[in-house]
Amino acid sequence: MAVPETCADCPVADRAVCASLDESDRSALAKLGHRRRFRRGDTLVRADEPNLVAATLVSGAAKISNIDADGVERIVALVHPAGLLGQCFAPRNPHFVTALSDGEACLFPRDRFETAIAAHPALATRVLAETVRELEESRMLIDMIGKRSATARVAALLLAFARAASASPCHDAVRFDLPLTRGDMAQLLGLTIETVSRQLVALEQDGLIAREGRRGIAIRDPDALAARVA
Amino acid sequence: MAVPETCADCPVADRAVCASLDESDRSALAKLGHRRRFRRGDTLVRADEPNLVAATLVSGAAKISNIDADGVERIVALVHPAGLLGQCFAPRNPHFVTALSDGEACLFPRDRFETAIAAHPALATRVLAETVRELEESRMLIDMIGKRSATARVAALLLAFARAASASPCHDAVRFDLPLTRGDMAQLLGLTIETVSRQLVALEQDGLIAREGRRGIAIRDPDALAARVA
DNA sequence: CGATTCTTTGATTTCAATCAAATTAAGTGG
DNA sequence: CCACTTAATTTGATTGAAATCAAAGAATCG
Repeated sequence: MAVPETCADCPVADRAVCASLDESDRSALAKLGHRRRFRRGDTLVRADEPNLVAATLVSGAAKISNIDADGVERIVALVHPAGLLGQCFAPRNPHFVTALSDGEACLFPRDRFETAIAAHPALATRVLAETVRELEESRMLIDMIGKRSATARVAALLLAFARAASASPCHDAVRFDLPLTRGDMAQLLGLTIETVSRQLVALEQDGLIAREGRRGIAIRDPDALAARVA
Repeated sequence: MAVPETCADCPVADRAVCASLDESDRSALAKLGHRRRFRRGDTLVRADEPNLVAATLVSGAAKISNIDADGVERIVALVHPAGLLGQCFAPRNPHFVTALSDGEACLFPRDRFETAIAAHPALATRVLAETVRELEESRMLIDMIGKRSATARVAALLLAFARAASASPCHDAVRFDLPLTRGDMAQLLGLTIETVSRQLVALEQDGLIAREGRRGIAIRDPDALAARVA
């Protein structure tokens, strides 16, 4: 599982929080950590267990979720490459983290990572900025989930994915693959699988999107789609 | 409006992020800021306007909310004393911040506050810890909103308020005042005012809570209430 | 190619939204 | 301090959208 930890070949070396460190500090941090591959469906972090690792997602995608007493899962966040996995300052993991696709993460012992934060203001600032970004995303998700109609939620989610799938921040992707199954989308939006499926069918019939296979989505009329978010 | 900024009489001096600074650094920061009183209903921060201030809530309560094109408000977070108002690193305010009660805030120019963060690792760490806490609360809110039934959402909200109202973190308050109107509760939970009202009546009729006037709540059967959260 | 998972489709029920109005509380100014 | 205005809450009747129940149709994987 373990891979030689080289920042040189790290695809997110320039975007991850490590980028705030200079060469020597970074290699010192790199010595503490290691890269680890995972496969779709793997549980990367288990809620309520001792919180031992802080990690950066190098490639792939992951979901952060709660599972309540009844076994009902509720997704509270998605993590994309360069995002942080695991929560600093928490003695136990507050959530489950599950891989949505095959990928790779760069893991550090949490205590060492926190020590590094305290020692390197630039790293602390960068982690803070990333956390603020996550907070903002979380609040956007609240906004999305809180929409009254199922159509509005699904439309908002599609637009959010279109935004995330685009390389540039100013314009959205027109075609992309859904990173989630219908079931995951339903859990994220607080809907059922059937309702999500029906909404996608309805949006296609209205000509706002085209579905291409199970996962593929092409947005045909972004403005009309945005109008449904109301 | 402005009040002489003295940390000596600040009720949250020990809990707010400023507590991480030593005497001299803190008084330096204090010189940059000032305390400001506000009244229930005041808009403290307006979305889309230039983000000029970072602030600590000294007393009172506030809501962070979005207002979409249709004028529909959606509450994405609540702020309690010692909590942070405003978002670092954002050129514009992402949300509205509105006072839920009369209170007081300690304001700093955002750029100076960010400079202080970069210069003082202890402050950065403290602000990071606070932001992580807010992120965690945001995710708990997502979990709450995502519950299928209205009863579960209202019950979860009551328990969250009971927890917030308690001084000690280990046990919940039995009696407390709702910090929100029915309308605000509805916006927070993604329900209507009528539904929230009906759920409260139903919970009282079932003997799980007692209502005392408009705002007062006494929790009669915490376990049964928790069971409804499922 | 069989087994499993994921997705779509259909019929029905249920819970919360909506529409409408009465009631209670809270200010406001005389 | 009281009548009056205004806002907040409760209550009722009805509608509607999504959940649920049930099953068929694709896709994926050994």
